[in-house]
Amino acid sequence: MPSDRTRTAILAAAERLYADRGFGDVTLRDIVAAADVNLAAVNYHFGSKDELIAELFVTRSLALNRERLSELRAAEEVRGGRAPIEAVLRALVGPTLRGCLGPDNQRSTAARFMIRVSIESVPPIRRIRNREIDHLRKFVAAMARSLPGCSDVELYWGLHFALAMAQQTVRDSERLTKLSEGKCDVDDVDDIIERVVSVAVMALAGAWC
Amino acid sequence: MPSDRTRTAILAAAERLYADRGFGDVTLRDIVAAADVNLAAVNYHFGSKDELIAELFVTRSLALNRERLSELRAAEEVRGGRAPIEAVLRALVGPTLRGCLGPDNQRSTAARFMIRVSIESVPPIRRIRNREIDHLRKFVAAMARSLPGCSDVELYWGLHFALAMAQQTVRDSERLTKLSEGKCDVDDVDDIIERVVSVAVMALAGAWC
DNA sequence: AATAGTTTCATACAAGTGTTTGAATTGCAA
DNA sequence: TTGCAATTCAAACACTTGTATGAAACTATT
Repeated sequence: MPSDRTRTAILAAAERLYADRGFGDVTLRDIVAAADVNLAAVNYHFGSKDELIAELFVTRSLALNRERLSELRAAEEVRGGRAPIEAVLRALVGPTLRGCLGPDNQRSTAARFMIRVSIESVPPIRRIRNREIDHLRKFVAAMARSLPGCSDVELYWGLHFALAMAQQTVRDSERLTKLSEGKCDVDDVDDIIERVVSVAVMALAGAWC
Repeated sequence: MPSDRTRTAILAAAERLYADRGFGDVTLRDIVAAADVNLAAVNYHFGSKDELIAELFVTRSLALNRERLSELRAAEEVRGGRAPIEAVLRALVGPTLRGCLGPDNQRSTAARFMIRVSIESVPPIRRIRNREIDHLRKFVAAMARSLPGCSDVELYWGLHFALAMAQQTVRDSERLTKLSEGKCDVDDVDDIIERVVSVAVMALAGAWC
């Protein structure tokens, strides 16, 4: 039953356009043109523009969280519930960095869309975004298992800084490239992940955990 | 000659509204209502909405750069051109953090406006923003003076991560507060500055400069 | 083949946007 | 005071936005 061909076409076009150009200057007419469907189709299938955005967001949000958690679980299984802190942080920042950086052809629209969300934070999304906190708490817990002596406050700051470095590297990779005249290779994703993780680990260790 | 009372009222109102609510959902009518002037005044005094935003940005941008550089120069004068790396980084991230965090009454609209700029990056601003690179290069140079043996690439990454942590802390201070249930005090600006600076220093040192 | 339910389509609508206009008002020099 | 330029103002303009409508086309069950 290809009855929802239109639905998926809209979702795909919207995600790509939002990821590329942001929520601010993408209109419904842009989306339906890219999806090659009628203007009224969006309201027919999703109810409203905001509900379309919300559906896009919850779908991708769940997928990202699942990917992070599966990486985390894989790392913890190796040593029976106590992964090295590096592995925990890699599970946290890896999926986003891998999806947003690197050669064009392997960047995922989904990851770029999520970054856009974190940049613009449009009303329909802001209402849902609270669940992110619960998700991050799982990582704080995993970090606590890795570093039993570390105080909560330092764990929070460590996680916060790790996310900050990852996110900002994606957001401002262009500036970093220009500033360094290409000497900082933002396409070497593995190197970036290791940099972010190792700095975050130093932050945690340096705080006398 | 209070002939440009209207001009400055518009600038002040626009800066405050943009800082509070972002470029996306602040209209000219909001601005003129807050400034208590006529709608046509914006176009009369600035030519267009975009030129108003641009003027706001260049003014604040120059002021921020000046503040950073004066802190830097003050730090370098103490030891004749070779400030400790901590002082250089403090001059880089201090002004923004001090202006954006801390008790409400001492947050500057100007700093919050600049953060908004860094978040939303609206077209009229994107065209000007290249000059930022030149400004940051001065800090790379100062960092190189502080750490003569350090390679350029590591300096770029260190500066990038320092800015990332500072900026993201301002952007997402609310999330950090919620996540930590208030245990991370985002009003203690000096503590935050020291955290950011010390992590950045560890990043530079850990890279075997 | 006929019908009922679903989906598509062209079109229109109401609301909001930045900008323009031309007349009214103001401030100041002669 | 008079005259002239600068400024203010209400109103309207042209355009874009998301949404609603009702007829047409399609799909699948009977």
